[in-house]
Amino acid sequence: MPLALVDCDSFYASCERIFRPDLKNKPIVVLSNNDGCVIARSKEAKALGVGMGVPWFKVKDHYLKNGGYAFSSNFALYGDMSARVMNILESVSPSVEVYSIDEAFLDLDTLDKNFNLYKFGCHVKGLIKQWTGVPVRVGIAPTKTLTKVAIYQVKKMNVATRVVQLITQQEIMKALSLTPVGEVWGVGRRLNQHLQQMGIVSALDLAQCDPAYIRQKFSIVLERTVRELRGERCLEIEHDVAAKKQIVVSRSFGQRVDHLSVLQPIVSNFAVRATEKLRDEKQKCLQVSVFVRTSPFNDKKPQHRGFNSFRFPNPTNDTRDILHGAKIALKPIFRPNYSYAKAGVLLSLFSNEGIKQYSLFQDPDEPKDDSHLMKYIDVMNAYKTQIYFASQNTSHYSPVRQNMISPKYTTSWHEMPLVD
DNA sequence: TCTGGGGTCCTAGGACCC
DNA sequence: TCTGGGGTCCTAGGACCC
Repeated sequence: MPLALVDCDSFYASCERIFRPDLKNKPIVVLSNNDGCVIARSKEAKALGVGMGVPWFKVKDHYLKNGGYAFSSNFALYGDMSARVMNILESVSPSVEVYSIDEAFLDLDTLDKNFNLYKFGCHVKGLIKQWTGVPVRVGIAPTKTLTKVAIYQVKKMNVATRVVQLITQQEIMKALSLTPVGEVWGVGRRLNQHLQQMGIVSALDLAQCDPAYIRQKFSIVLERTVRELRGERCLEIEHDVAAKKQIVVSRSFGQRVDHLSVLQPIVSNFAVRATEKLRDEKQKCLQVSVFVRTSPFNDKKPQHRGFNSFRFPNPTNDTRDILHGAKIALKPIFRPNYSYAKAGVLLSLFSNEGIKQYSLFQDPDEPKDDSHLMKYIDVMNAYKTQIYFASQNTSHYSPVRQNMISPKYTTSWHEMPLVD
């Protein structure tokens, strides 16, 4: 029995439209942090030639002149709309894997053998549209990789029902022959290049390769892709949300930074936020890493990238420890006379909060444990940050530019839409 | 003079994804 | 002038063990 992939259509752009019916059929783009580049486009915006990931300043004039609308990213809104969509999916299927903010896999094994899957897909699509306003596409196929191919067919052929089912051998072969190999899930830029050189151009070409040969020539990962394209299920639905293995907080700066005295407090901000996430995950980490880099686009200026880690003697999720480690890690990688454009903090080597591993020189009878202090700070900062650590910089945390953000329609009482 | 074989664990780096 | 952010998995190779 097959799987289904439910995929929200231009998700961020669609979210912006839900409370703005005046934007129906209008071009909409959503911008990244600092309004840097385009990260989502409605189909009208795509038609205006706005590419994915292009720098906003390059397309801005032409786009706005042609009646386009632009928004800074509003993750409070997108996260909440996503949760609503996922709730609906969980109500129609006992087995849902939330794969990303705008995608979920459904296991259809539990449905009746005689159930019409295509009609089920249409029903789910209609339900989500009616209850949340979010347009979705549905792909139904025997494996995850093939559901992705099905979704690609919906896009490419502009299927009116927004549902494509690939069940029979003919349906699968035809769809594969119409899909360029670079569009296959798991084939990125590098692999695409390599495969093209070998004359493997369509998804069908790849499906017809010998899996053992692909494994030897490339990797076990691509071998699985080949098998999945042939209808052999290698990737199962994951029910439990796996514990995170690393946490990253990073940002590009609104303005270049060339002094350690400016950079240090920004990195502290990242460290504080990363540690909050870590406690939220109920984990501790053994390592904090810091990275900095100049702008790779500014090739006239000297470039530098730095990465450095600090190891703790014991796992910790105490912000004071992480701040200390981040500070030590940053110092040797910062070089004066460079203009830094981005920095980040990465936590890794996690262990469960409940597990205590004492070091050889630590007295187990007198454990240092102020975890309640961090808990109180988390509670107090939950709604709005009220307590800062001394090394933080309170003014550099927010992006410099985010002028086009829409209201938090669904998550803030003050910003709820009003009806006259 | 001659210096094994088999294994685990860890991590950096590459490729990919949304 | 202005170019995102946050993840995963796999592999090769080094450190270490017996």
